[in-house]
This record gives sequence, C-alpha cells and structure tokens, in this order.
Amino acid sequence: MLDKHFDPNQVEQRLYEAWEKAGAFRPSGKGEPFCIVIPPPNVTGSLHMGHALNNTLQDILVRLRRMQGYDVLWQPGTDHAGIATQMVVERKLAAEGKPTRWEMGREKFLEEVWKWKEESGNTIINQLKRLGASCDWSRLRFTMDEGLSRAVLKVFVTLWKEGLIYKDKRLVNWDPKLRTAISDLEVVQKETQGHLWHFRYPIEGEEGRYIVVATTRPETMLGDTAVAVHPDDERYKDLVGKNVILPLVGRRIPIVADEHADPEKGSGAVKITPAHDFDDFEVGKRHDLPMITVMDETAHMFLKDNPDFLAGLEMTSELEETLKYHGLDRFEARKRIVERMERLGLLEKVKDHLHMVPYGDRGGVPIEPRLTEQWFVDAAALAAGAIRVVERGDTKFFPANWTKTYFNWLKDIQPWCISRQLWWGHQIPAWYGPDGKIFVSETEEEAQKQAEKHYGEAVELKRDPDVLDTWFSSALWPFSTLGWPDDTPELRRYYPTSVLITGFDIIFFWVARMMMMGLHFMHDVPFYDVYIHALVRDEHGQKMSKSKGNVIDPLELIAKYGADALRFTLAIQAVMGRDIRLSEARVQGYRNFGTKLWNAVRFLEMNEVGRDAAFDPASCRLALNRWIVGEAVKTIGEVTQSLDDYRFNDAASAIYHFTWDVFCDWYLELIKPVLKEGDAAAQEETRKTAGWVRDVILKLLHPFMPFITEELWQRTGGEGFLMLSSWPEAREELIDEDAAEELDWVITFIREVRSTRAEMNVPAGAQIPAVLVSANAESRRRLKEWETEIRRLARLSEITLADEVPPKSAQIVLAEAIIALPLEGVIDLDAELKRLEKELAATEKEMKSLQARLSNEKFLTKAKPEVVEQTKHRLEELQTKHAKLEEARQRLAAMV
RNA sequence: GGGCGGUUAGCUCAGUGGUAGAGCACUACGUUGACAUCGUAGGGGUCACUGGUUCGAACCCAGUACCGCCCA
Repeated sequence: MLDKHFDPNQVEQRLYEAWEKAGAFRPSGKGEPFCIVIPPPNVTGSLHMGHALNNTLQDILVRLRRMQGYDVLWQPGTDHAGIATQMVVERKLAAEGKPTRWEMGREKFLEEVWKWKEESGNTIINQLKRLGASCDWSRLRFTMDEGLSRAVLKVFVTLWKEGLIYKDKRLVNWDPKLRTAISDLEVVQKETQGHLWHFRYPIEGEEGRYIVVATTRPETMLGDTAVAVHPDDERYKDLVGKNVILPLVGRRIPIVADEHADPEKGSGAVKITPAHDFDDFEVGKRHDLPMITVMDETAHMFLKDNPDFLAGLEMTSELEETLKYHGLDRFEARKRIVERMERLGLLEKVKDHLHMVPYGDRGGVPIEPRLTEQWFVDAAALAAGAIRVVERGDTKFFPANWTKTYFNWLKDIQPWCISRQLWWGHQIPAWYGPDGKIFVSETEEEAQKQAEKHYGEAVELKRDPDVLDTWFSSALWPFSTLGWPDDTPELRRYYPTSVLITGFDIIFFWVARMMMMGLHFMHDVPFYDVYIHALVRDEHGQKMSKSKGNVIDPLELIAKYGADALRFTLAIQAVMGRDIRLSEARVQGYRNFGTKLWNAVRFLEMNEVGRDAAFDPASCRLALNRWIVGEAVKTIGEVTQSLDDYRFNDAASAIYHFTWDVFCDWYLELIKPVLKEGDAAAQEETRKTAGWVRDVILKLLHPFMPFITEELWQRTGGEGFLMLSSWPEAREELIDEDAAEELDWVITFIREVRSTRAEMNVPAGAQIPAVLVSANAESRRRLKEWETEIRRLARLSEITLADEVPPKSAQIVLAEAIIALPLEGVIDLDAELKRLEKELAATEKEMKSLQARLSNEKFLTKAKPEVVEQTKHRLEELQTKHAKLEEARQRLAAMV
C-alpha cells in the first residue's frame, strides 16, 4: 500500500541510479535517430535556474522521443570556459595564499587548473543528474579533452590554409584587468554619467587662437595625432591644413577634414587618438596618421621610454611634467590632466554627459581599445552559408522571430578575434621562425618540417603563447562530440542533430558560430530546429542576480519540493517567446499536483486496479469507461502534438487538466459506486479501464515528472522501466461522442444541484430529495443508469420523476427537463427568486446578442455556414432554457 | 537611432476572428474512508488607448502611451 505522500528525497536518487545502471540513457540502436547535444555548461558552473529550464526542456523531448521508439542520444559535456575558469582558479590560489599565476608560471598554473577541474569540474554534472537529466553520461565530453582538442587543431589549420584565419595588427577590445583581447560580443555597453570636457588646443603660428575639442576621455589626449572637423563646417574651413600644438606634450598635429566630426556635437571639432578609439582608428587610417599607444596592457600610462610617444618631441618642462604621469592608472591620469589643463587656462568648460562606456563582461572594468597583433576568423566569409540555410528553411528557429536577430547579426558581421592572452585553453598551433615567419600546423614536428623546408635548415621555433577563444571549440561541439575528425558511426548516425535548445543570449556567441563551422566542415547544418527559450526571472519579473539577492536556487527547490515539481513548473510556464517568472508558490502547487496523482493511484491500488497488457479499451461497453477512454485519447493527441510543436506549456497544461479535473474529479468519483456495488462484469471492465487510463497518465506525464511517474509505475507492478515503455497512441476511433454527451449530462446535473444547494444555503451534510420534471425518454433512461452516482455526488436522498414541479422548490433547467429541489422549510423563496432572475438575465443577455447576429443579413450570408448553424443551435438551446426558467420564476412568484 | 517583445482578474500568466480562462490569493461551507499538499460552491475583468479592416476584433492592421530586452 502506498503512503499518503510521495517523498522525492527518498526516491529520486535511487531511481536515477537504477536507470543509469540499466543503461536506460544510452541510445537503443533501434529506430530513427534523434539527437540533442547539450549546451555544455562551464566546468566552473553550478546549476542555476537557466540550466534547470534548459535541461528540463531537453530532457522532456529526449524522454518523449525515447518512448516513441527513436534511437535517442543526448550528448552531454562541459566547456572549459577559458577566462571564467582561469579566474576561478586564480581566486582560489589567492585565497589559499599561494603564488599568483605570474609567479608560478604557465606550466605550473595549468597543472593547478587541471587539478581543480578533476576535483570540481563535475559538480554541475551531478546537479544535472538531480534534475533528472537523462544524458548518456558514458559519452561525457569536455572541450579540452583529447578528441575535441584534435578537432580544434584540425579546424584551425584548415581555416588557416584556406585563408579564413589570419593574423592582423588591429585595434581590439582589450580587457586591462584580464590582460587579454576579447571579442566584440564580450563587450557590454553601460550607460554612464560622465563628463564632456572642452579643451583648447592652440593653433600653431596664430598666437592666442584656439580650436576647442570635446572629449569624454582626457587621458587619451597624450596620444592625439590630429584634430578633425567636418569638411562642410564653415566655422573651421580656414583651419583645415593648419596644425595645433598638443598641450602638455608639444606635439605638432594637423587639423584634418573628416566626416567623422559631427558639427552638431560638442564644439564640432574632435581630437583624434587612433590607438585608443575605434572611430579614431578609422580616421587615422584615412589620413595616414601615426598611431601612438600611451597605455600599457594594464591601462596604466606608458610614456617613458615609449619611442612612439616621444618621437619628434622636444624636451620641455611641460613635457617633463607630463612624463610624471608614467605608470599612473588611466583614471588618475585623467584627473590630473584635467586639473592641469584647467590651470593652464585650456579648459573651456565641462558638461555632464550621459554616454555609453564599454565594459568587459568578465573582467568588469572598462575595456581599453588597444593596438595589437591578434588572430582573426574571416567571419563574413563563413556567414554567407549560415544565412542561406536558414533562409532556405533547412534550420528553423522556434519561435521564428529569432530568425531576424540571427540574420541581423550575421549580415553585419565583423572579423572574429579568436586569440586570447590567457593560459587556460587551446594554445594556438602556430610557430614562429627567427624572422617571425609563421608556421601553422597540427603538431610541432610538422611545423619544424615546414620551417626546415622554408629555411633550408633546422631552426628554433617559438610557439605562439596565446590560446583560443572558448567559443572557438564550442562552435565545433555538434560534430566534435560525435567523434569528428574521425568518421565515427555516431557522427554518421546523429549529425545533423535534431534540435538545439538554448537561450537567446548565446545566439551569436554559439548558435551562429556552430552553424558556420558545421556547414564548413560537415557540409550540412548542425541541427534542424533551434528552440530558443526565455530567461527565468523572479516572481516580480526582475532578472535574478547575486547583487539583488533574488536568486532562486534550483537545488533548494528540488530539495524542498522534488525535481518533478520544479520541472513541471518550468515546463508549464515555458511559453515560446516569453520570460518565465518563477515563484515558489507555483512550485508548491505542482508538488501538490504530484500528490494528487499519487493519491489517485493509491485509490486505484486500494480498489485492486491492476494492469492487463491484453486489455483493449475499444472493448469497453459502459458509457463511463468509453467516455474516459475518449478523453484520454484526446489528451494523448494534445500532449503529443504540443510537444512536437515545442509548446511545452500546452502539453503540460493538457496533462494537468486531464489528470486533475477530468480523471480525479469526475472519473474516480463516478467509478466509486461501480467498484463498490456494480456487477462483476462492470467492475472488471472499470478496473481495467482505470488501470489503462492511469498508465496513459503516467506515460504522458513521465517526460515532465520522471521520478514520481516511474515510482508509481514500479509500485504498481509495471514491467521494466516506465521511461523505456512505449508512448501511448492517440487512437481517434476510441472517441465516443454519445458517451461524452451522456457524461456531460450527468456532470451538469451534479454541478447544477451542487451550485443551487450552495446558493440556497442547504447545509453541506444534508441529504435532500430531488424531482426530475417533464423528462423525455432519454433523460429518464440516463437517470435510471446514473441515479446512484448522481445521488452520491449531489447529496440527494432520492430522485423521483414527476410531471409537475412540486411547490416551494428550487428549480434547475437541464436541457428539456427541470430538476426541482423541494425545499419546504429550507428554501428561502426570495433568494431562489433572485437566483432565477439572475440566471434569466444572463440567458437573455446572451440570447440578445445571438439574435442580433442572426438577424443580420450580412452575418447569414458571409459567416461560415457551420458558425451560423452553431449560433442557431445555441439560440434554440437558450430559448428552451429561457422558457423553462421563466416558467419556474412564475411558479415561484405565485407562491411568494 | 534600428530591431524585438509586452500591456487580459488582487498577483503571476495562458488564450483563440464567433459564450473571456488557469494557478495562486480571496469569501463561504466542509460532506462522500484516494488525497486538508484535499473537496464543494462563490466573488472578481471597458482584455492599455485611438482609429481601421470585418457580418463579427481581446485576437488582424495602423498609430499613440507606458514597460522590458537586444543591437549601434
């Protein structure tokens, strides 16, 4: 006998281990392939709500397809997460009082990272298991394991040979805290309240004349190499071609005409610092200006012994003063420069200024554009294919609006900076000869050979110290995890994968790049469908963040309510294209749903409901059973179709509604009399039907709530695992409309009586008689059939037939008949009169609107015939009802 | 500035060109040996606003307002 409640903590781990031990997560090897590759969580990660949602949705699909007989592979793995992991380990070393990475050196540091990875890298995997994720863990991969690293090398070398990877000296986004280049995508713009300083730059040879430039970054002025004005700006026409003397430095720099200068903004003249600003860099290239870097890799001023800075300068006391800024942090330098300019009378004005400041998303400090040599992927070349396949529909986005976002980015794509000045990651397979000549190759030996061939003798090569952007290896994930570059059976069988499930925040970082790489190396899309899910917010719609303190920990909710409850909550709220607001009350509600199911099964168990594999629901004779079978079939159809369309919320709602509102509330209540005192044949049929419907529920619910359903399956003697059983079939021929109509009559009867009793303030415990008046033959038959059930559920002592409504009755219209509740002594006649009048009014209101519609010529001619038919039918029903109600009202009025 | 989304019950949200829905919260009552993590009944909505299309609009279109996100 089952306990009253399901205890997830006792069951989840045991079941999970049993599944895993039995190999239930492995592909069956039979049926059509179905494959999902997991968005690899960072090895540093621990499960947050986003993971919980992402993996719940994947698990739902994977479990569904498995039950449907597909050959399912859910490929798991983790990402080495270059910067994130390196930071975690650095922090750990610092906390332990160990030397910094710079002190211990690259090799030693990497040992520490690997050690950390072995110890802590699987935390999130274990957390995914708690969620119930049915990944094939025997195939767990890591972006830096041997096979995947081989894929990375091969891709890099191939793209290099094809000219799609190149090295270039360009201005890049530099994170001065992490001391590495980062890609455009890793830069976040933050609106910041700053200042716009207006500086006077003296015109050369025109004593006392200045040009005013406005800047938000005074510290960069030391690297100015021009002042730009708009070519059409009348104010400055005569100055173009002249020079200014850069204050504090003494450098002579030209005034150039360039459209970059906006006459509307500030003074209309702008200082140009090509080595510290992306726009200025372009201006510098157009006018062939020198590019002077004035900061080092940590964004401290770099002036002394800086040949670029000092080139052509005369040593003055002014310059000497400026050189004291060497080694200052950029913001301190800014302060001092502003002060000094003011002292010199060169600060015309300062205005508050709201502007965007670029921050590194990992380091959290403003990035400093920096002129360096980096490796780039020619993303534009690869993007063309990635656009084409989505345009053609080879890969579809769900919801479709993300397609546009995807296109917008790809159509304006910039070169992808893939080198990082970090240590943790795939080291770039490039070696340099003594003269700087580059040899790219998968192995050092091969590079040596190339060099020998090139130089005619063996030379010492030096390997590029940089590593690749983490997303470079992630981009290969759908094929590298399946074995590429080897031609493995898995690769042939599961690529392209069926669907990718991920968040919108990594469409550019990951989805687009997988598409580019997949097409280039596999000559086919990496996935047919891309389902983009929303963000999980707190219950007030706030983004969860540590600083706000509103983070809800999925593991806590799992501990409290079970994994099933959390999963169901996320699934039923997973509406396409809309964020999820998660509240604990909701999780609790779905935990209660589990309890409800648990007790329903418990009830069946108490009534000796078993499981008969040979039972065919088509053999049912009782309307009750034919009805519930039909309802179950409809539900099977809805759940299946919804999941096929990625409408997780609709699927979850359908099974929830059927289980609670139909199966528990009505079917189980209605079978109680049968099970207690029905004849043997009816009892047997009902037990078998109930068992069959219970199994349909367990199966339909299993992808959402794997644990409780599996447990119930086991506890009711189910063979094997529920998770490996077959998905139910929606056999439409089992839907019996007559049975549905009959049960609708019964249910309405009970509902109406209950409602009337409550309104008449009949005590809940009181048994009262009812009289069915002017019933036709079919209603009489139904009443005979259902009397026991109706009496029980409506708390009626007896139901008799009559031609007249007994005096002092409450009256309920049910189709052609009236249910009268003689309530002599109990009934409040005025209350009943009011009740009837209220119902009359509602009926009349609806009738009026229908009549208006039906008397509209255009409606009759233009609306769909079935709609017209429906409307007429409904009006007839209402007219009957109205007449009955009116009679009832008059009868009652005569008594008052 | 460009793009996308949102505005429906007290709260959180579904929803479809043809009778406005759920969960939670609320009110009343608790009775039927599955379930009080429950049951029964009930109250509560100008579907943001303004136009348009349509026989008919919460739904389609256009505009406005406010909120959110992404990109520059």
